[in-house]
Amino acid sequence: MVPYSCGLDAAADVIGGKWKPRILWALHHGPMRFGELRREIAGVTEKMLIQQLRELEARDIVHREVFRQVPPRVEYSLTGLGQSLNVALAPLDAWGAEHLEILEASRAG
Amino acid sequence: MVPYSCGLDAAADVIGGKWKPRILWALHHGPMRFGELRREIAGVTEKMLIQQLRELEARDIVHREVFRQVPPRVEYSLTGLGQSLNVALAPLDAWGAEHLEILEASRAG
DNA sequence: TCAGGTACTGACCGGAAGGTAAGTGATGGT
DNA sequence: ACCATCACTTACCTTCCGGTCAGTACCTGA
Repeated sequence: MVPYSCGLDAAADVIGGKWKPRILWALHHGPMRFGELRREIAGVTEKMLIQQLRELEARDIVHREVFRQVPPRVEYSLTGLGQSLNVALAPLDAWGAEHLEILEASRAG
Repeated sequence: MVPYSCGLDAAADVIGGKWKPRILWALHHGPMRFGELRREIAGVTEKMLIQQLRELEARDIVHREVFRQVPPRVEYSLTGLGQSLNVALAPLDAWGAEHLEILEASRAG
C-alpha cells in the first residue's frame, strides 16, 4: 500500500463510501441512536449503515456508546476528530449547495 | 435517481472516483498537458486518467484545449467552477495533512 | 528503417462495493 | 399467543469501478 500523496488523498479515503458524508452530516447536530440515523438517512439499509459506522469508528471519527438497557440503546456521536472533519467539510457542502442546479443537470445516470 | 440530499452529497459525487482529487490538486498550479498529468500522478494509467478527465470535463470542472500541432498537444486546466471547487477542497486537504499520521495508522488495507 | 513520443481507444477481467433478504434474542404492548 | 422494537449479523447476489494489455495515427530523430 502506497502512502497518501497529500492531505486531500487521506481525507478522501476517510469519507469515501456511499453513505459516510450523509452520516457525518446527520451527526452534526448531536448524538443519535442507530434507529434515528437509519430513519434520517433515506435509502440506507441496516447493513450498510452499520458497516460504514464501524469504519468511521475504527478511524476515530465517530464514537459508539452502548447503554445496557432493554430495549438496547446505542448512541453514535462525533469525536473531536470527527467534529474537526465536519468543520473542514463545511466549505465543500456550501460549494455543492451553491451549484446544486448545475450539478444536478450535469449528473450522469 | 434520487436528488442530492445536501450540498455535501453533490460535491462527493463530483469528486468521487479514485483519481479525481489527485487530478484537481495537480491542476491547482495551472494548465497541464496530458503527459505531464500522467507523470505527476504516480500510478495512474492512461485509460483511467482520460476517463476521469472526461468526467470532470462533462461536469464543467476542467477545460480541455487541443492545439493542432505535431506532436499533438492537449492542455487541461480548471474552469472557474473547478477553481471554486478547489478552494472549497483546501480545508479538507489541510485537515488530512494535519492528521496524516493517525490516518495512516488507522488505515485499512 | 525503425524505435519512440504524442494522445488517445477498446476488449476483457477480477475484486470490491453495495444491495436483498432472512435470522437473532430479549422485552414490552395488546 | 402474537407481534413489534431494538440493534445488529449472516449468506448470497449483482453491479461496476478500476486494472491489464493491445492497438491507432501521426511525425521526429538516429
